[in-house]
Amino acid sequence: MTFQSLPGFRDFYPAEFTARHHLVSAWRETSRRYGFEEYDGPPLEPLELYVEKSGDEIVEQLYNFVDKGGRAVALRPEMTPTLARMVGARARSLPKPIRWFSVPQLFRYERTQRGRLREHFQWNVDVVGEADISADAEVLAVALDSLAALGLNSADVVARVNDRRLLERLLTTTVGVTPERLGAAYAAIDKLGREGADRTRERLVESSGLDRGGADLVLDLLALGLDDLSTEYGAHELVGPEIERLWHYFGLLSDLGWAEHVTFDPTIVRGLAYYTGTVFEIFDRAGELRAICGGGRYDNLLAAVSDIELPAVGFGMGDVVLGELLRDRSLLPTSAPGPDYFVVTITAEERPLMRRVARSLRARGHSVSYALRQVGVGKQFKEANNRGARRVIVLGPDEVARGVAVERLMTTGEERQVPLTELES
RNA sequence: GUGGGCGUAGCUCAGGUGGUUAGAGCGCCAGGUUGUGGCCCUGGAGGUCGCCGGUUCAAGUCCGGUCGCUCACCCCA
Repeated sequence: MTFQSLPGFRDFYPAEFTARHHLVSAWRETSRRYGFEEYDGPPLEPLELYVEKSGDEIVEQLYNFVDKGGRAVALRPEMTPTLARMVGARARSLPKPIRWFSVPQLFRYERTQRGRLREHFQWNVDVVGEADISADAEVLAVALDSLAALGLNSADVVARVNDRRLLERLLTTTVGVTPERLGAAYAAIDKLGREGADRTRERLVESSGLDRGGADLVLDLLALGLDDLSTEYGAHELVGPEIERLWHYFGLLSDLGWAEHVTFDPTIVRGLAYYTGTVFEIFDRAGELRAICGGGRYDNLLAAVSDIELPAVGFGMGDVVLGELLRDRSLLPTSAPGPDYFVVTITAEERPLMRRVARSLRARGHSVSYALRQVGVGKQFKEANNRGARRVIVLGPDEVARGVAVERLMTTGEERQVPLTELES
């Protein structure tokens, strides 16, 4: 009987685990540099936690089932509802703004394709309790900085940013979309990049209550840059302030060092229903892959899953698409670093000494390996080499009799004698 | 859920029009080498050719189904 992993689930052999660890380490280290604290929650949650805020359709893509206690449960498809619940439960005692991050394993039940499996690890960073746009800038900055830490700069990736508040004002005041049709308009606009102008125009007419002229007006608006919008609507009583806020946002990001990484893109809407303000997605510049990262402001979600009202902004960055991009650029390690020392014995007589030397070096924090069975010296050196050991300690009868060992640097082959007292203490 | 492509060794892949005992490179193990790795040489292990059925004297090869992988769509973390 043989088995293989379930569809969409991955085995992490040491080579793959090393790559994954490389990503997660960069995420943690970047989180630390920005002053975020790590948290985690349960991988299994009540189904209602997701149905409540996203609608019944999402159940189709959830990894859900009924447990033995008759509870409808789901493997978490995203972290934000869990975060909202956790924060909501203790919101009154937590110092604000809350700066938290997590690296949960998330699950979805859907057919796999490039960049989308049934399971992935996703870095989540959120600021809760601060409505000011500076929180939005901080969150996007930490996302971009993690990519820089992994070797991806502004020539490799770009953050496309938008603000639903601006889009809403433009659509309702200048085009005349009614508030209840906004969601449908967002959905159509979100597809513009994939489906093209003609199909989007059709969708807008079908679903957003617009006539052909109105749909064309929307498409014209979506082609404008932020400075064009300023020229045309900067003085508009309702639209102007939204444009101003975005300019401020770009200014903050520039101060933080990310001016080259960000661009305004009014077609970025994001699929999740709970976003209320800025939204962004980070893409590879070549445009070969799906979004590496997506996020935005969700000021109403906490109220929906707790009795607390707090504004929040955050993002999720998955390991799958990012891993593909880094692999394409040869930016992923393929093997873990080898041991600091590999101890070789010439005869079996030295093996007790070998164990004492290993114990001593390990006690000092070094990583040490050796052949588990006495084999030929050449074979021991082969093993040391295969494991990527940096130094080999050779224990032979002649040297041991003189109270020394030979230490060989594997990169250069250079050897020197070291007193056993130094290795055995 | 819909459609296309692909399933041969641990990995990457060869195996015209069906024909005897299914191969290569890499990797792994052993030896050449009982005081020194990488390079080289020799040998070895490892396959129900994804699975089931059909056609045929004969199927890795043709046909059907199924499972899996993959790409795209739907949708989107």
